[in-house]
Amino acid sequence: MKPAAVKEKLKEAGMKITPQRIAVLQALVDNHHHPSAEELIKIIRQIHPNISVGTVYQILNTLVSKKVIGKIETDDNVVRYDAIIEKHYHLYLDNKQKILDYFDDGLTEIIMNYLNRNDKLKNMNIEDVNIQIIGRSKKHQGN
Amino acid sequence: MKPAAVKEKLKEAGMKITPQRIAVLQALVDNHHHPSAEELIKIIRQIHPNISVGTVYQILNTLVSKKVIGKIETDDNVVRYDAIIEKHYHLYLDNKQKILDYFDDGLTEIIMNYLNRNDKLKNMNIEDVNIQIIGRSKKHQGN
DNA sequence: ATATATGCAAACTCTTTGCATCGTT
DNA sequence: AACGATGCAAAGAGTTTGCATATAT
Repeated sequence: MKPAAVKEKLKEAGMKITPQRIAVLQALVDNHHHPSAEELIKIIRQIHPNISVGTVYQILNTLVSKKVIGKIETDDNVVRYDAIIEKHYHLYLDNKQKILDYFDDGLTEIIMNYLNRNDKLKNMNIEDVNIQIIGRSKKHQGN
Repeated sequence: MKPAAVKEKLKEAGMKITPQRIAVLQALVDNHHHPSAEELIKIIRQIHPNISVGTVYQILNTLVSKKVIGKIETDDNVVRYDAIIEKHYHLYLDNKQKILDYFDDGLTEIIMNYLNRNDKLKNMNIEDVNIQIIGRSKKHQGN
């Protein structure tokens, strides 16, 4: 993604445009592998060797709170980030080594309809559903 | 749950029966609120004031690896534990302050059938699906 | 000019590890 | 008696915080 577009995203979020923020957001947008903060820092330091860990965390938190980016919770207890904020799910492949995006509004609808008809849940308003699909690639299938 | 039953679970898992292990498992089994390690330590220390943090973590890890208990990943980046290992989902209520169990094999089946028919996923073997249902209690509904 | 972001280091939380001691089988 | 579990303290990740300095608007 072009730097100009990255800047535009920051501007839309009402954030001041700084080189660090551009670098963080750019790194995330260009890496579709749902990097952790640590991975992002490595990537960003290739260009901004002096950026500090605290700054990156702070920028990421700000971006999340402004809904410019998303957070994914994985079960290795490390927070990962996601440049895509449209509703989508994640495929955890091959012992969760690979995390792929999975867009499927139809699935959301089916689940929502099902849940909303469920008497067991009539005491709650369902706001959202998250799904993790765990599996294994069919090619080079180990084990 | 009675201590005898707790011991039985440990025995079935092939674990040595120690007072600490009984205490940890008992505390988890009796607290259906998906406690974190820290919360468990507090509970356990009411009876075993001297149990060490490291021991509790180690016992929890052993229990998880022997599939006596389960782990839940939450997005506060704290691991929570679950005495129930049968397949079930979680309802995150009221800003995720409350986590309730939700059993629904029908839902699992619907999703699995749907996913298995999906061409986009034909390159993977789907092994499991996890769902988090996020919502709000209808009573005392704030905001 | 003002408000806000950054850099840095230190602090904090949660979890793991190493090793001597102790308890279960 | 042998093996494995515990206690303790220290180390280790990952993340947050505080404050002086620098930068964007």
